[in-house]
Amino acid sequence: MFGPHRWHGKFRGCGCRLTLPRETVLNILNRTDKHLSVDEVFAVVNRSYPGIGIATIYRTLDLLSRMGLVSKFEFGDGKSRYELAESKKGHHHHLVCNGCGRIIDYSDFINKEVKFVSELEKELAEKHKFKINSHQIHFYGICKECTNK
Amino acid sequence: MFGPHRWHGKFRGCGCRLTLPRETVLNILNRTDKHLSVDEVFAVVNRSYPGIGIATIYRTLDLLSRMGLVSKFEFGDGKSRYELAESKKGHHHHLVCNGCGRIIDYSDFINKEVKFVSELEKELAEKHKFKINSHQIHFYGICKECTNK
DNA sequence: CTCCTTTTGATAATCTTTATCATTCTGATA
DNA sequence: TATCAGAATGATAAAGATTATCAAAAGGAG
Ligand SMILES: [Mn+2]
Ligand SMILES: [Mn+2]
Ligand SMILES: [Zn+2]
Ligand SMILES: [Zn+2]
Repeated sequence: MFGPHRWHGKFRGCGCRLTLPRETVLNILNRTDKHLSVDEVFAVVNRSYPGIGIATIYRTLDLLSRMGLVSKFEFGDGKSRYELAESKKGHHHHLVCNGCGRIIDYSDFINKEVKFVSELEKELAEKHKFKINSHQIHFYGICKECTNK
Repeated sequence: MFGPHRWHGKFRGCGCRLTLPRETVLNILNRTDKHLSVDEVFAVVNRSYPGIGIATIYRTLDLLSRMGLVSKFEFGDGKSRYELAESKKGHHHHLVCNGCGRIIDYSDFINKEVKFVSELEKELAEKHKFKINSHQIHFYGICKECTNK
């Protein structure tokens, strides 16, 4: 299912309502290609809907995260960052620059990676009796811009 | 180089001193097999050296982390956690339980993984002109204990 | 010993996130 | 349509973690 209406389904039957704040947050995450923090999401929401409070943004991102619609990351700058789980970017992993904090999404070699990871998941699940739901792969280092500087 | 004296070398020539608080923190991380938070490290230090303040623990862990002696993680419980980088555990990755927060180190299949990751690193470094220094691989899910409950 | 730099402890300040609680909204039901 | 219970919200207080400050202490070179 595509288009911005694909979320209605996920809310049906979970006892939660797809309210204006929730839909607004989803739309914002759907448009951006960045990894937004709570206050960044709040700032954008605030432009269109000054009545929506930041507590709702915290609660919404937490809910969407628990629902699996949104992925939560800690890249090391002290604030949580969020990204739509099934975005146009598709499945990908991250390069994190220790110099400037830049986050680079990559999905090169992703087929090879997905294949490798899913095999690994199967082996780990069996060996440790651990039911794996998701994974994150982060590479840390120095980006192109920080090298030339 | 092995044994608890292997750190002296790293400090020589970096302009930093291997002081009592720093050596104490290193020894604590060397002994434990857990991923300790700042306040957990502080609590242990405090038993033997009540004079050492928590600010020093923050500063020490940050320094050791920047020196590469210690690895810093955010597992999602709101506090940073630290582990000796070259410990007896060897290179490993993590399973993180969303139920109880338990962290499981694994190094099964690590040879296959290291081989795969180092190839991937090479390709990514070239393609994105990104100098990779380290990586983290986390699998999230439900642990054995949380399943039987 | 003297000077200069590094390190430290105490504590204030900042920043992010969570908890509270009264109010509003929604949808189901009669 | 009027009623009601649960869900959601906004404002704000509270909690927690981390960082900033600053004066004092410690270490090392000469
Ligand atoms: Mn991303
Ligand atoms: Mn570990
Ligand atoms: Zn950079
Ligand atoms: Zn568990």
